[in-house]
Amino acid sequence: MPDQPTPTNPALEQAKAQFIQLWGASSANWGISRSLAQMHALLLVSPAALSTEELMAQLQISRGNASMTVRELMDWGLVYKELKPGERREYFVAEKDMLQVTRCIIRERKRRELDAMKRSLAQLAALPGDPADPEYREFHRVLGDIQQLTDSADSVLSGVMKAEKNWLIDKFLRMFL
Amino acid sequence: MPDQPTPTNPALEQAKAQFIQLWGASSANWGISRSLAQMHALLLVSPAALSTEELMAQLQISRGNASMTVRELMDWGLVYKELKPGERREYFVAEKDMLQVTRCIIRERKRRELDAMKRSLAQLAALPGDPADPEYREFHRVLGDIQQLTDSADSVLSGVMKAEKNWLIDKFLRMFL
DNA sequence: CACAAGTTTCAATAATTATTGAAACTTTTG
DNA sequence: CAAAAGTTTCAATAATTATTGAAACTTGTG
Repeated sequence: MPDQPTPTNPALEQAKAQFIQLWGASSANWGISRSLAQMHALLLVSPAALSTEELMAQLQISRGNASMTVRELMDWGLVYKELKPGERREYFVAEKDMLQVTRCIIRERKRRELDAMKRSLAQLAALPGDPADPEYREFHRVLGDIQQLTDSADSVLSGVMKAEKNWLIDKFLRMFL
Repeated sequence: MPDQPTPTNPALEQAKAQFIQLWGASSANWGISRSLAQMHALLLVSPAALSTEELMAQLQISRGNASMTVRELMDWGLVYKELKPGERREYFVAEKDMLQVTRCIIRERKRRELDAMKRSLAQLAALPGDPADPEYREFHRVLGDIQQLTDSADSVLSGVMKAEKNWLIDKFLRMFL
């Protein structure tokens, strides 16, 4: 059973820790748990696959938390299990291609949030009412405007998901700069 | 002091309540408080300006909460104060143009999150190290890739903020469909 | 200028959400 | 198949975040 073969460059370790910190701090803005964000950051900057033990140690979290969090990352498609031959223990690697990472996140959030929202809005908009009533008209106008917005968002996100590596950035830069 | 002049259509009121509910429920996904989302929804679907009292009553929240939440909405630029002549009380109206609303939200979130993130990433990337060390190389590659992503996001968001009413939707639809 | 009407603040508290840890479960191995 | 190694689950608890409500403050009024 070989120990960490890392030369443990202290400055680098500190920079990584800062990065994990930074990623963890912005978790609150995106409605995900701190552990999830931190574990993702850790796996992103680790060249080698990490075991549950290592995740627990590096992030200072419990086994239970590590187990649930790594599974959630796999659900998002952001992390893969890696079985080493002759090893009982499971190891985990992050998807490293950031375009792919972006696609995963967009796909999941679109499915969980945007699609659900669109369904609910459609249901609300189907409600009949007196078109002479200003309250009713206002309500329907707002609903319609929001639906336009969600539809646009849907188009954009679907487009991004299908996009090729450079196509996307090229188009965007051409479009906005 | 005139009472509510509303004919209070019960079906409509229920639909509005559902909308407020829906909006409030998705607050968790975006890192904002439920009160903030609900109050925004309420003001969006109200044709008339509402007083603090009315906000409190409709959302069933305390005066303190109402006061802080309405202020936060004004900080975002999503709600305006409306002073009625001869009235002491303050009234509040939402920005109703959804493109404008989108711009406000993008502007603020970009400022608070993206810009801050870019600064931190740049700082981390400036860290010197041994280019032969694979750990160091991996770390720098990830940082670089993320910076590319944040830069693209920046371009896109800046573009959206400047966009004209139909220009945006047209372009997007043309681009992605 | 004293009072009334309205607004803001913020420490205390409630509600929510994340995390732990131990027990149950699963899989591998001698 | 018993023990060992590893993983998952979930009720209990900790940590965090949102909300309340009462006191302080501000502004307009007779």
